[in-house]
This record gives sequence, C-alpha cells and structure tokens, in this order.
Amino acid sequence: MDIGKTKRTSPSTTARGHATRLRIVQAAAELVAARGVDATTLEDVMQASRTSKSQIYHYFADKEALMCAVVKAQSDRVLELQSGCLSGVRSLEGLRQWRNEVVSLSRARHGVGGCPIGSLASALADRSEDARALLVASFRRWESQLARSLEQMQARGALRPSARPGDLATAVVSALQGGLLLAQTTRSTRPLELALDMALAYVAAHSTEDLPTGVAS
Amino acid sequence: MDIGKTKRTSPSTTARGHATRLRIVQAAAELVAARGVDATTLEDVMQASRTSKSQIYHYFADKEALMCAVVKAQSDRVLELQSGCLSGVRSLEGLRQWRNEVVSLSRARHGVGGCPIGSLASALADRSEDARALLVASFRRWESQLARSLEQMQARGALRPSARPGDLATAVVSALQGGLLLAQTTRSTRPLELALDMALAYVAAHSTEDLPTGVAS
DNA sequence: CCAAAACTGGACTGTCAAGTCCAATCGTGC
DNA sequence: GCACGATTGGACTTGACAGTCCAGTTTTGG
Repeated sequence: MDIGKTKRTSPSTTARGHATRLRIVQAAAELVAARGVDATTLEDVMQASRTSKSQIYHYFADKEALMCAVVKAQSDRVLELQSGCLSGVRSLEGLRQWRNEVVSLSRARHGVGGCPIGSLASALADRSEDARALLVASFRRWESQLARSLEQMQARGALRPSARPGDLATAVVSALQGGLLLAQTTRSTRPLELALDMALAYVAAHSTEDLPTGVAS
Repeated sequence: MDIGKTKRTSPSTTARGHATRLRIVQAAAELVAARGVDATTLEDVMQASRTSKSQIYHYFADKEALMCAVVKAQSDRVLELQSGCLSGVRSLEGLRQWRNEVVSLSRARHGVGGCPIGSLASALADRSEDARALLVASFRRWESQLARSLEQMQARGALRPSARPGDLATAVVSALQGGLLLAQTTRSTRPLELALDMALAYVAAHSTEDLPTGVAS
C-alpha cells in the first residue's frame, strides 16, 4: 500500500530535529502563500529557514513531500483561525460577523494571495495525489466546523428541520473560495462581499428568523 | 505608457504568419488547460503546434506574453461556449439548464482542470499584471453576459425592480468558480451542484416567480 | 525581377533549481 | 568514554528550460 508523500524520510526525531523540521515547514508555508508553489525554490526555503539542503532532504523525500507538509500546516493555521469566529457562530448575526472578518482580511492584503488553501488546491490538486487527498481533508474539516455550528442552530430551532447543515456548509465554502479568487484577480473585496452575502442569504432562507431579502450591499 | 505584454513582437503579419500564431496559441491553451502554466514548457508548445522556437519568439516577446494570449484565447472560447446557454437564459428554468450544462461538463472531466479561466487566474493574477488585467476583463465580460440576461428578465417583470443584475451576476460567477475549485479538488460534482443551487436560489429569491426554497437536491 | 521584410530551422548559451553525496558534528544511551 | 544514529554543511551532478542568434527560405510590394 502506498504510504504517500506524507511519510517522513527519517523514522525517529529528536527535539532539535523536530524544531528544524518545523522551521522548514513554516518558512515554506509563508513563501508559498506569498509567491505560490512553483515560484518557491528550495533555496528560498533554505535561506528563510536558515537550514541547508541536506536538512530539507533529511526530513522530506522531495519537494512534493514538503508541499504536502505545507498543505497540512496551512490547513491547521487557517482552521484554527476560522475556529475562532466560525465555531463560535450561534446565529445569523454570528455568521455576518464572520463574513466581515473574512472581508477585512482580504481587504488588508488587497486580495493578493487569495485563500492560502484555495491557491494550494488550484496548484496541486491535479498534480499530486497525496496533496489532493490532504486538501480534500482540509476542506472537509472546514465544512464540518461550519456544519457543526449550523447543526447547533438547527437543534435550537433557529434553522428549519429541512435544512441540511452539511450541504449549506459546502455551499458557503464554495462561495468563499470563489469570492476570494475573484477578489484576488480584481484586487477588490467587492466580489467576495457579494458572494458571501449570497451565502448568508442562502442560510437565512433556511432559517426561522425573518431576514429582509436584500441583505446584500 | 506601458503597452503591456500583449503587444506583438512584429507589427505586421501575413496570412501564413497569422495561421502560425494561431496554431501556437491554441496548442499552448490546450496544454495549459491540461497541465497548468508552469508545467507547460515552450518545448511542449513547439511540439504540439509543430513550430520552432524562433517562431514562438517571433510572435511573442516571452512566455508571459504567450500566456497573456492564452488568457485571451481561453476567455473567448469559454465566453462563446457560455453565450450559447447563458445569454439564451430567459427565465429561472433557463438558468437551471445552464447549471445542468456546467455540471455535466465538470462531470465529464471528473473535475480535473477545473475552470480554464479560474486556473489561469489563480496561477497568474499575482504574477503578471498584464495577465491580471486580461483576466479581470474576462470575468467582467462573463458577468456582463449573465447580467444582460438578468436585466432582460427584470425588464419583463420576472425579476423584482430592487434586484441588481450586476451584483447577482458577480455572485453567481463566484459560486461557479468556488464550486469548480472544490469539484476539481474532490473530484466530485457535488460541491459544484450545491454551489450552483445556492446561486439559483439566490436569483430565485429576487424573482417574482415563486420557487420552493428547497431547490437544492 | 529584385530588394526588403516576414518568416522559419535549429543549434547554442546561461542560468537555475532539484536532487545526490559524503564527510563532519552532535547527542543519547550504555 | 564509546558507539551509533540523528543531524548538518555544502559542494557537486544532472537536467531542463527560457531566451539568443544567425543563417536560410518564403512572401510581398514595386
């Protein structure tokens, strides 16, 4: 059975080695988020993490394996960031706050970089089966987090019984990804705002609260 | 003033030259759609288009200029494809047909490749200002096409006067892009279907027709 | 027909980046 | 302190790919 590029090159690791590995992955994650997968060379990573080539190849079989580690790291980072405002969502109002947070983050960077996970997905999904599997898991975790919040709303009667939290979550994440891609391209938050307002309205349409149709703009 | 990478290397072109240029761009567009920008080398393009290096550099200043031409070509191709079922949209039912078309196309490729324009956007938006400008224009044309149909619906009273066709179009395209990205990653049409159903429901929410809330699945 | 310009073939260069290798050092258990 | 594996430095190899160059061919315009 294929273990996948996730496997360590070395089986055991000391504390120092673990720290080195961490430095490598974090530096790589930052560079990749800023420049993209292909524009990031191992030399860049070496320099940014103050390591040597043998260190990188001691911990990763090849660049693909390193990129898989980057996917994991970015997923953890984004998920943790999101869990702050996303799993805290208890109402439509909470969702709107999350929307505003996301828009603010995008505005701060003028859309540049887009979504760290989305960019990785576009760059790796068709090129590395291992990375793709990790990205699928990442999106699933993301959706689950949102779905749990929606389920709780449903349990409290805020969402109709007919609503499907899992499907809603997938739709919301899609809108987010699409909005971020357009925001990255146009360097404007407007598409992101419109996409998320649509998503909010969609959730609202499944709620028992009454919201005016024109949530947007 | 900057003319941008769009400019020809040569000012005038004969019929034969024009044909050669076309062969190059089309071959490049296909390869890029299949493998991505970075995984497509000029050697690949030469082979696929049966041309030589000097021919490529006769018509394009560098690879970036060629990629800009690819963006234009893909935009035209996709827009023309979409205009068939998109500008023909006269009602919510027409939109639903469009949705089904898009899902079918994605299913046929198991999501691989995602959206040709979306992939180009993710790969080039932060790397080439010229390409980004073309991509912005491409998305704008796409949205305009959809917006025009929505405006006509509005003129016929099918959409409420308060609805904003332009904003709706942007939201729909965002949902499409996000759905295609997730479909590409998960190799499933499900996220795309959910995203587009959300978009349809959003448009329906601004219509005067009455649609059941649970359009989705 | 004849120049000039458009076009083409294909070898060549320079660079850069992934991956290899080995010797040296560090750290831990015994 | 010793052995052994983990760790590290950094030079080296290999291959690939963007871009250059020039000589040759075709086409155009007059």
